[in-house]
Amino acid sequence: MRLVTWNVNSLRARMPRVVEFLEAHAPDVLCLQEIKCSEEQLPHLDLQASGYRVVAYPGGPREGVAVLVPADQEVGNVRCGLPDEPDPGEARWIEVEVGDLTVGSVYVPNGREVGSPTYEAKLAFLDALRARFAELSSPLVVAGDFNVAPTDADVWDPDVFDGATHVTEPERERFGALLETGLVDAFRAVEPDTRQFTWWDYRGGSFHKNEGMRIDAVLATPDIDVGSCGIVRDFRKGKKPSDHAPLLAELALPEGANRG
DNA sequence: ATGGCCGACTCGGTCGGA
Repeated sequence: MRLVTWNVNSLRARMPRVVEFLEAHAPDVLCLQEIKCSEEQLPHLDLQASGYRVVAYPGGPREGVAVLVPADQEVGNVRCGLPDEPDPGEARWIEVEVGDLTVGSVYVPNGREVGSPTYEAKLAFLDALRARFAELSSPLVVAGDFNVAPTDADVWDPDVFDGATHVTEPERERFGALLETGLVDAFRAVEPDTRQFTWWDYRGGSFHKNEGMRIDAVLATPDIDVGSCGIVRDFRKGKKPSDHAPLLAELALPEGANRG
């Protein structure tokens, strides 16, 4: 199956690119973050016209997560929000069952400034995320914007980010703790040595200079075979792109899972 | 020269993003 995660930085602003993506890549599951819209603003009809249904946890003007599946795909056991997350009003986690696969779409807080209350909340959110992983059964995929560059190989210049959020040891320890629950960072599993990014700042021609970070990820339980996992850079180009590129994984579920 | 871009909210200028 083809599973994609994409921080779209406003679903309303990004709909033309989302529709283009659905037509070009026909994902079986598309996890979205930063949809930035209310329940009433969800573009159900436009997505339906592209053959997809959206299951969303809409939030305030800055968050919101969703999962898109083909319109004929059943979706079960939708759950929004993490037990014990620090700011339950922020829409940063949705989990659904697609066949026998459990899928989570996550938008980890940015953290803003090291040592700030929002930074502490980011760490607490990552702790709550790990706790939820331990409760979910495999096969499981959690995909989204983790707002952590796991190692120095995931930033274009470690010196630029020295002491900044996304690269601090407490953040990296917590990302590592997510993997210690048994999940595999799909991109790193198939691309152990490359330096590639999923996010580039809009400013200063960062994308053109390839000054980015790898902060989006697909994490999968080890019973799932990762055939490939790659960054769809074309969708960071062109008209009104998000500042994140989609991350696309081809996954083979274990025997008996998600038949049909 | 220490910002450059973008979107939401709202209709001018902040705030947040990473």
